[in-house]
Amino acid sequence: MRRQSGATQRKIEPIRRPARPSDRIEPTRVDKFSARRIELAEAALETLAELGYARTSLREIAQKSEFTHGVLHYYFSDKVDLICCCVRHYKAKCVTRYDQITLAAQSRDELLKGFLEKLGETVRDDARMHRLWYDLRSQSLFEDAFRNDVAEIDKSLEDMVWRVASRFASLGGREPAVSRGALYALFDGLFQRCLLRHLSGDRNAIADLQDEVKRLLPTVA
Amino acid sequence: MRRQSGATQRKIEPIRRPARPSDRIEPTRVDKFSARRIELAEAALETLAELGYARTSLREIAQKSEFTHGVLHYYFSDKVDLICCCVRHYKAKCVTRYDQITLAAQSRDELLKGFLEKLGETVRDDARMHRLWYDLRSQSLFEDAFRNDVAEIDKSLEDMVWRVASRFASLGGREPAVSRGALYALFDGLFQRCLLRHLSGDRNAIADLQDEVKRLLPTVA
DNA sequence: AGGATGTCTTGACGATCGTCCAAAAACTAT
DNA sequence: ATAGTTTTTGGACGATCGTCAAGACATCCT
Repeated sequence: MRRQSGATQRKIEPIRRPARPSDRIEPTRVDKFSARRIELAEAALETLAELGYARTSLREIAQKSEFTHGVLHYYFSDKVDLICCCVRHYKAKCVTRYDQITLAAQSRDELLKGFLEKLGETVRDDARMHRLWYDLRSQSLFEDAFRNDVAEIDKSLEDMVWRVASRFASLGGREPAVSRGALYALFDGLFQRCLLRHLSGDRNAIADLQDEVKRLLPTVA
Repeated sequence: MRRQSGATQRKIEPIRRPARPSDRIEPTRVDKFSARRIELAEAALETLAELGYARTSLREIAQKSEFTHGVLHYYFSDKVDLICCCVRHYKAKCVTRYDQITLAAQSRDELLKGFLEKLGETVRDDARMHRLWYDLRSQSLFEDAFRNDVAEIDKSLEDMVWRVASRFASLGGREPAVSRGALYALFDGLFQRCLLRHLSGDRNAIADLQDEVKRLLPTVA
């Protein structure tokens, strides 16, 4: 049995990358490995965003990448491992979306304007990826393998909304009038609704969301 | 070809029941047919609520019913037709959940108390069915065959929330302070979050939701 | 009773799924 | 160039999917 190679040993450990025994000897090796993992995860995200979790197969994912389907089991222990990696990778790209605007804004009006603009842009350009988020979050209601990662992202998104709102409040010398949870629930609900309308072809969806937020934000922060 | 039977003709028309050529001749026939459709749809809902859309197969649905898998194609043209029937049937059972309380309550406190109680009961007892709703709503972001029915249910739920809130407001001689859409978004977001926590085993999820609603409702209505 | 019609079972079909493995290819180090 | 390791390929596997059709069973009419 010669399949006991180094890569196979790595593959056995799907959850967390094992602590490198010595950082100095082979930094490129493990980096290369996890770099390809991320590369494949991104291809997977693309496919998931297009087809949804229920209709996405490993072969379809591989077809969207520049590899064949066999390689997925070289880098991931199974499908759940792959999807989890996707979810974690997705997170990093999303949660800082409004930070630049939040930090740069010098007035309530400026922050509101920038936020609304980015909000609309987000729905317009990344609708497919966002529907995937809602899909995966729903999956986590059934598959507990996703729950931790999903809950973590949800928390990050809550923080993201809170940063915007509390900054908006402080620019008016105030503090937010509702809890973090309620604030996130409100914006998430509005966003989700807008997304559904937008994907259904409703051309007023984005503008309506912006109007709603414009009206709401000053009352809660 | 003798497969041109009456039932087969019915099966061809999956979307809407064809107008009966004469209401008097065979009222029991079509009722029986659609009664079984509903019976099967309910078995399907049970399976969907347990496994989620992605993992539910027709054979599994049939196994949960008292029939075999073949019968599903006798009553439904295909899987999408079945799921759509499920979604529509699900709707009817949900949207009147708080109406009795809303109508019976004679004071803000009484309404609040009854609403909170029913809310907790809903999460506690029907968590599986509710996660299915979020699952199917997410599916509608990908599969446009579900969009109309999902949007319709969403609207009904919005109305349901609005009835509670506006009744609560009027009992205080006021009117709701926010729009229907925002109100629904808020409650739906809170509910969804509570559901995820509850299914993850968080024993404070329901109480936290109730606290949040208790704090929030008087500020919005 | 017997034939027609409606309902249900059963088994089969092609397709596709996740997974696995042996071998080819690419890469490294000597 | 050679040997050893890592990476990738592509086909095979068993299972399961949605769909379909032939026939068995049930029900009803005259």
